[in-house]
Amino acid sequence: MRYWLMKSEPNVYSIEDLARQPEEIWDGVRNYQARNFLREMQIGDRAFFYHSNTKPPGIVGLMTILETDIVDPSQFDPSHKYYDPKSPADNPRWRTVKVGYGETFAHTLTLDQLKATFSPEELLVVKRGNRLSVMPIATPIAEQILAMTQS
DNA sequence: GCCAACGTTGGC
DNA sequence: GCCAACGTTGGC
Repeated sequence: MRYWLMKSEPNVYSIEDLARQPEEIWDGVRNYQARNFLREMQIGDRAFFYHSNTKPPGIVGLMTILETDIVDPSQFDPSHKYYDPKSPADNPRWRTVKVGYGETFAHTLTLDQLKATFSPEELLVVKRGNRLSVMPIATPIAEQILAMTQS
């Protein structure tokens, strides 16, 4: 079982949205490196839900990976923001996962707190300018994060 | 709104 | 393959 971090802007899609509808396809990833991480995910992996572009940015909860290797339907929808006209129908570019709601932490672990605790090598999201929306977290680091949510 | 830090595109 | 122009992300 591996740990991941997945970002979303809460004004677009938040952990409250996932709590209301506790199973969702994580669509809209259009970055090859992030997609490759999605491809590595396995059923039962855990992912921290990170709120970006908000005040304060940070980790707000936990999800479970329910299903892998799902063709992202938004790539073929011309009315969709993430429509990709160059994605071949017989070989879709963008595959993703279905996530399940786990929990909302009592307190947001803010980016400032995370920066104060971890180095950019330990936790990629604290690295300045890191724009990846999906990234791995080493298990010992993930366990430390989980412990921080208890205090 | 600004802008740093990328990633992507396309002409050559 | 190079690289300038452009677009996006996301903290501040």
